[in-house]
Amino acid sequence: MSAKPRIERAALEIFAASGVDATTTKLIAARAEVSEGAIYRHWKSKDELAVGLFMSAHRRLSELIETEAGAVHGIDAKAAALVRAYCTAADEDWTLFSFHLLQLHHFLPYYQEDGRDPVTLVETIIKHAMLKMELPPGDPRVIAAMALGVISQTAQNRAYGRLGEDLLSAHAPLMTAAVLAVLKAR
Amino acid sequence: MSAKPRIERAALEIFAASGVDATTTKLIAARAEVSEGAIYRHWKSKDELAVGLFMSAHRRLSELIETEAGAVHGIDAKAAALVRAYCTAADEDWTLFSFHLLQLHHFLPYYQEDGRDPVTLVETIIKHAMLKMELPPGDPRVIAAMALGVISQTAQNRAYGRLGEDLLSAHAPLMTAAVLAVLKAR
DNA sequence: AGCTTGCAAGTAAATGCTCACATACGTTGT
DNA sequence: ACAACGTATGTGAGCATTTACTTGCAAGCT
Repeated sequence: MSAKPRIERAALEIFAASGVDATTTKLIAARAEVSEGAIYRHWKSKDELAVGLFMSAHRRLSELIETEAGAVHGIDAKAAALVRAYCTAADEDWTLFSFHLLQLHHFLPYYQEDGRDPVTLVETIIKHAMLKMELPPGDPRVIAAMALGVISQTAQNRAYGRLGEDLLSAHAPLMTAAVLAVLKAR
Repeated sequence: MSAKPRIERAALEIFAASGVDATTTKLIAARAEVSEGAIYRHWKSKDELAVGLFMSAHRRLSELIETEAGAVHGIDAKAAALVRAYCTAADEDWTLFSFHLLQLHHFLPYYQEDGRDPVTLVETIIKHAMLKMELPPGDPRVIAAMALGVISQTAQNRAYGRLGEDLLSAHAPLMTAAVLAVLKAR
């Protein structure tokens, strides 16, 4: 098998477990069973590899939010669809999404604010629901943060091994109820 | 002024902004306006310094939870007191608490699970409230994660500069309502 | 042949930490 | 009063090691 995907998996796994800075190119190469030089055939630097992996998760999440939220009407249905979609995606590639979740702050300087990142998308959805009177008025940035916190912290605790081995999807109904409760609480 | 507290402040600020691994002892020394060797008069290693700072926040948080929750009765009052106390503490030393929040996963291997860490304490409070029928039954680990997520994600987004310059306390009433909504939602 | 992909052995720079030395300061003996 | 001494604290040049990355070369594929 060619080296590129093996390097990607290996890097992802170590990045997720130990963080980008603590991950050496030697470790990645060893885990992928390639030489260190092979990494530099495909990426200019360790950081470019890390940013690439992060951004692929980031974009996938953005697209997922746009399509799932666009497919249904009403804030209740949107919330349910989004929670469900995130859980499914995370369960399908847990390494990628736990990496995205745990190492987010390492990449904040990188992604440009073009309004298409997950947080801003959710803020927009909430703002529209408020205009349609589906939700009580409030600061969409704070409401979005609280609602997303329900999901991200649950996923984080799962990553920390605090929730057992259940798939994240196992908690989707409960998380949906909690998210809706947050959105409507004042 | 003596070097130790200056080193602690300098280290805290850089750790919070850039992470432990990306922070060099040279940078800490420069910011504290002391020599690099001075650090090693007070700590055995960079990591011991980092762990010490993290643990001081961690312990302070645990004590805060125990005293605040012990001082009032009923889950509603406990939730309000805890949210309020966390916001106040975070506002008083934002550098320390944003460091604690953002770098948590770096220190997970360190702290022993003696049931006195913030998350476990909250889980216990929730469990007792369920036994007293103040809350509907459910997995306390998941409910605690979701409730804490409301607060931690809001604080995190503030740290990322997404919420403006308001103190965290400004959002305490809203967060309290949201936390209670999460606790009671099913 | 020409191009891509991989390897082994480098290299220069940076990092955490040490060590011999300097200075400040309280205590003790006279 | 005051010198002698021990201890705590701070300095900064320097060390061994590690790091990300490079380079010269070879093997496969089209």
